[in-house]
Amino acid sequence: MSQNSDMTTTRSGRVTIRTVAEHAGVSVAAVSKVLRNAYGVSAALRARVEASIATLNYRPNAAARGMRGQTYTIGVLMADIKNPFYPQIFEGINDGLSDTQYIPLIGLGRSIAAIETTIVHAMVDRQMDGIIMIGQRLDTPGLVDVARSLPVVVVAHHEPTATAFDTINNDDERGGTLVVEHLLAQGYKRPAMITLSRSDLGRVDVSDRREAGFARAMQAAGLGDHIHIVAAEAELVDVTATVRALLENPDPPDAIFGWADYYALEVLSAVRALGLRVPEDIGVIGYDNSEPCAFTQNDLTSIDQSGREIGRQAVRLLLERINGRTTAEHFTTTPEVCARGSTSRQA
Amino acid sequence: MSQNSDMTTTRSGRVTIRTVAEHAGVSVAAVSKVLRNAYGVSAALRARVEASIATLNYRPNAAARGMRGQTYTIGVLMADIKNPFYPQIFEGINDGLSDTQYIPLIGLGRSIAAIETTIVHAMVDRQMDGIIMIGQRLDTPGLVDVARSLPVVVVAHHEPTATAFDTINNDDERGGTLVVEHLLAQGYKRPAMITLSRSDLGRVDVSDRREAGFARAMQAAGLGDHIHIVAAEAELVDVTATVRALLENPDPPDAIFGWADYYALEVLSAVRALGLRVPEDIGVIGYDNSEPCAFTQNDLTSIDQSGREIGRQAVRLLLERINGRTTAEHFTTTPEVCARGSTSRQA
DNA sequence: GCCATTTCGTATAACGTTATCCGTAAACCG
DNA sequence: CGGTTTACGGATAACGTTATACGAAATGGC
Repeated sequence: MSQNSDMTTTRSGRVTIRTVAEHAGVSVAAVSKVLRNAYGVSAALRARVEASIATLNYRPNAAARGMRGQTYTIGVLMADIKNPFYPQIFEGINDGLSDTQYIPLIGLGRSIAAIETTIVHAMVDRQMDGIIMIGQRLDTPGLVDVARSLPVVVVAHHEPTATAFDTINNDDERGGTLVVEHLLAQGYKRPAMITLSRSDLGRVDVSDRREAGFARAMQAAGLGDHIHIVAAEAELVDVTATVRALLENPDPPDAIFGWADYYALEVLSAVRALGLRVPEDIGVIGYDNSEPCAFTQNDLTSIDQSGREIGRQAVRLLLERINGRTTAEHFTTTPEVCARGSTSRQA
Repeated sequence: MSQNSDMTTTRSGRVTIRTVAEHAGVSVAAVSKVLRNAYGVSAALRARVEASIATLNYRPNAAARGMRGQTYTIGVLMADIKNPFYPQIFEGINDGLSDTQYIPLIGLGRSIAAIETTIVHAMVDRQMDGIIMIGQRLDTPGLVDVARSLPVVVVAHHEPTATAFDTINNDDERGGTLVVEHLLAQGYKRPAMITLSRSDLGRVDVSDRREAGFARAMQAAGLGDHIHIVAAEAELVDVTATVRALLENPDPPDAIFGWADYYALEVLSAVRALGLRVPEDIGVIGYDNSEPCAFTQNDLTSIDQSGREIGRQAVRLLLERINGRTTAEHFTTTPEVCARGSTSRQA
């Protein structure tokens, strides 16, 4: 024995890799190899070490791991916690991570670029292995800067030429088109759209694309002279006011497309508060097909963009990058109409 | 100089405390002292170091910090992301943390004890400085076990005798009583309550207390023979079915109290789907006064329990524990009725 | 049977901080 | 002035892992 026996017990209470090594009668290096599934361990040694780990209830210190290797932590930057679409994506992230030893930890950016920067830096400083950003407001230089330090996958941000990070989106332009096609098929003649105000800090290119698709489809349907796309701030009171203004127009719409469900749900609310019936007097359609759409009271038609699948793909791409891929990949899902009562004028 | 000049530049690209020390012409220890606001730095040295930090854009490596000192990370275990009450608490947490260098990171427990255990362990392994648990399902031994490794504050779990951790609650029993008093004052005669099913894994003592307060107030009002408290699973379809069954009773209620807003909102939905008018035919009241209560379409009366204040207090208690307090503190907020249209029968 | 591989296990130098201990110089005190 | 504090700054041993380098033993090829 090269070590004195008085060195064999660790000073602090906590069980460390050293404790395990001594308990199993092997070297620290051997235990580390087992933990990392590294090359050079016999089945017998592996079994012995794993038995010791189990009896001692050992869990590796992730902070210490971070100093040399991985922390097995995935940072998830979420723009806000209230958007009902995000939980769906997170479920997909959990799916993708379920067979791994990675743990996802969420930071809330509150849709403010400065806060998001702080949080993302915090994630980098904590030596996380990668970051998935959902609905973030950072600008491209900021993204590239972060992507220099660790693998980054960005959800809901269109930048197909980016090389420093991967992106995942649904085809938002196609989605905007689907909205118009669905509404017209249901017999509505004058669809309007409520979109995110640009005065809201940072760009949200997702809404831009939906607008483009909406406009293009209107044009194609010969309604080019009746394209009403109005912007509202993300606060719900402003959505209500905007709906009201829209309906008091000389040429009021008979259907309203909210660029995202959390807008559309308030549109629903505002329309009903004005005494109008949905879907008879006016149709309402959202985007994301998030959980509240299915609530009895809402029964909101929405465009499904497979949020859960988006989450799963985000994990796949991130793990690929963690394992060495350096070229960018940009994944797109196909949107589909999920028809419900709020647009069922046909019957 | 005791160090060779070829050692002065760090090998890796990253700026470390060493880089800063060399740039400022001081020792590593001095920089560390500045970072920690430790004793033994003159104003001049501090200024010099801070200047170097700024020009080099240095940020300390939290993983490395965790090996000896703090990580300046607060873990927030959130039971689920869909409960609209939780964002409110989180806002309070942000308030409390805003002037500090602590960063809150959220783990989602999905209301499953095994997952929560995994996440909490992950937080401990990452050397977080403390954990705030919101609506957790862990049992007391599990909580005590975690609290042995780091400071813990538990929100929405009644255990006033706990010594290993702090708790923060509102007076749920009083809240249940307020519900009955409010409904009776509005002219309703037969309130019923829908509560969380016990078959749901883990205990949620919060709902128990609300039930107790509800029952006691009914008793006090001479309605002891008409106490209807029925349980539903957390899935919304089950809430709908339960509401339906309740209303098809021989002695149907004229008001329904959902133990939490996310239940009450679906009660609202289910009641309206049955063709009943709110508040005329039936009153509906929730608990938490979360954001959706105020939406035009919901206009839901609810019991406010100051979620934001709860979050702020949670941070206060946690930081106190981090700074050395070892005795337990149990904080309680007072609930208040926030009356809205869903119970305004008087008019 | 001898040399070249391959397999398996170990020793140990990092990784970037913190906190303790120590030395020096300035300030204070009678 | 001599002696004692006090204030300030630096050297350095941890902290718990990982990953490299290396030695020993087993295996293979002819």
